[in-house]
Amino acid sequence: MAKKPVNEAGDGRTRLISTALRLFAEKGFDGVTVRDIATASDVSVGLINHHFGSKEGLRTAVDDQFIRQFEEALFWEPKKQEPGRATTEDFAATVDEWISRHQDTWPDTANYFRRALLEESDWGFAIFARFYAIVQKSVTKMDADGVLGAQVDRLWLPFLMMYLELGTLLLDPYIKRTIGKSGFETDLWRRRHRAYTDLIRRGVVKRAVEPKA
Amino acid sequence: MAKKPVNEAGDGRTRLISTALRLFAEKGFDGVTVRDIATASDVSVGLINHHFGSKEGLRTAVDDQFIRQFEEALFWEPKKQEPGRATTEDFAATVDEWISRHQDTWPDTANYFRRALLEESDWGFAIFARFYAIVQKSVTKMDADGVLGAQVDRLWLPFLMMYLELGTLLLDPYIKRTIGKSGFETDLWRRRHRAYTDLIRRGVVKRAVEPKA
DNA sequence: ACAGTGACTAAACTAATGTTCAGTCCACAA
DNA sequence: TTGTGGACTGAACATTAGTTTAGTCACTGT
Repeated sequence: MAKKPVNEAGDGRTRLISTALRLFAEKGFDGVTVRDIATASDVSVGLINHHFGSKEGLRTAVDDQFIRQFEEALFWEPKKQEPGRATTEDFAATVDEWISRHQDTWPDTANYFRRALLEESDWGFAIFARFYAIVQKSVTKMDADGVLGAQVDRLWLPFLMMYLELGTLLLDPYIKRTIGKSGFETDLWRRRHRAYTDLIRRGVVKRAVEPKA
Repeated sequence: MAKKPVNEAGDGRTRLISTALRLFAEKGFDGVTVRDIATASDVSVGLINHHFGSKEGLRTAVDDQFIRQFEEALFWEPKKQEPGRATTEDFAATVDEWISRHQDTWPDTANYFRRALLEESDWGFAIFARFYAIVQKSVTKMDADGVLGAQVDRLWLPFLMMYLELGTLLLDPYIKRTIGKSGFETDLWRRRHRAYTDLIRRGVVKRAVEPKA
C-alpha cells in the first residue's frame, strides 16, 4: 500500500465514528469489541483511546454525530397552517422527506435509533421528548381549531400517534420477516403514510368537519 | 443459617431462572455477569454451568419459561363472535385480562419482551408472528363482515394495529418519564384501551354500520 | 536544519468474565 | 451401613476486551 494518504473515507477518526455507528446499529454497543471497530476501520486499537479516551467516549462521539444528523428533522417547527387542516400530516411529511433525503444511510440510522430508544439512553429520551412536543403541539392546535371529536382522549392521542409514527422504526425487522420486504421501501412507506393519516383523521376528526375524502 | 433447606423461592435452579429473567429484563443479557446472577440467586457461580452448561444455556432456559408464561395469551383463539362487532376488541381485552392477572411480574415481563424484540431473537419473531396472525385474522373477519371501509389499506392495518397494541410495551419507559407514571397503571391502561378502540373503530368502520357511539 | 506536535501503531498490561473441576453434602436405595 | 447420584460450592483457569504506553512517521513553524 502507498503511504496511507487518508483513506478514501476520511481520516482514522472519521472512519472510526462512521464504522462504529454502523456496527453499533447492527450488533449493539456491547455486541461489538473495540478490536472489531478498529479492524473494520482499518486502524489500530490504540487509536480509539487516542481520539476518544475510551470506548464509551467513542459512543458519545457517535451519538453526537447521530444527533447532529437528526437535528434537522428534530428541530422542525410547524409552519403556518390553514385551520381545519390536520397538522399532523405536515410533521409526517417532514419526516418522510428527511428519510428520502438520507436514503443511503437510512438502514443504519433506523437501527441505531431503534437501539437507542430501547436502551433508554438519555439522548434517546431527549429525542422522544422532542417528538412528543411536536405531536402534542399539533394535537393542541387541532383541538383549538375545533377539529377534535369530544370523545377523544387528549392525553393518549399524542402517544398513540407516536406509536403509529415510530412503529415501523421499532418493528421493521419483523415487518421484513413477515411480508418479505422492509416497510421503508418507498412504495410501502408511502402506502403506510396514507393508511396512517387516514386512520388518524377519520378516527379523530369530527364527522361534521371531516375533509372531503 | 440452617442447612439451606431449599430457599423460600425454590431450589437453586428455579431461583436462577427467575432471577436471571429479572436481571436480563433490567440490564440486558450482556449487561449481567454470571456472578451477578449467582449472587442475587444466593448460589455459587458454578451452579449455572452445572445446570445449564453455559450462560447461553441459562438464557435458553429463561426464554423457555418466558414463552411458557406467555403461551396462554399467545395461543388465544377468537371465540364465536356476533358479526358486526369489531373482534379486535376481543383480542385487546384478552391481552388486558392477561396483564391484570400477571400484574405482580408484569414490569419484568414487559422489559424482557421489549429486549427480546430488540435483539430479534427467533422466538421474539415467533411471538410477533403469532400476534400478527391474530390481528390479521381479526381484520379479515371484519372485512368479511363488511365493516371495513373501502379505502382501508388491508396490508397496513394489521401492522398499525400492532403498533398501537405494542406501543406502550415498547415505549413505556418514555411514557413514564413524560407524564410521570407508567402507562400500565390500571386507570391509565384502561383509558388507553378506550382511546385505542375508539381510534380504530371510528377510523376503520364504515360510517353507515358504525355502532352506536 | 531542528524541535515540536499530533495522528497513528502494536505490543504489553490489567481487570472482568465465562468455564472447569475437584471435592462436600445430603437423600435415597440396596 | 454402604454407596451411588445429583445438587451445590469455590477456587483455579483461560480467554476476552478495554486500556496504557513506548515509539514511529509526517508535517509545521522557526
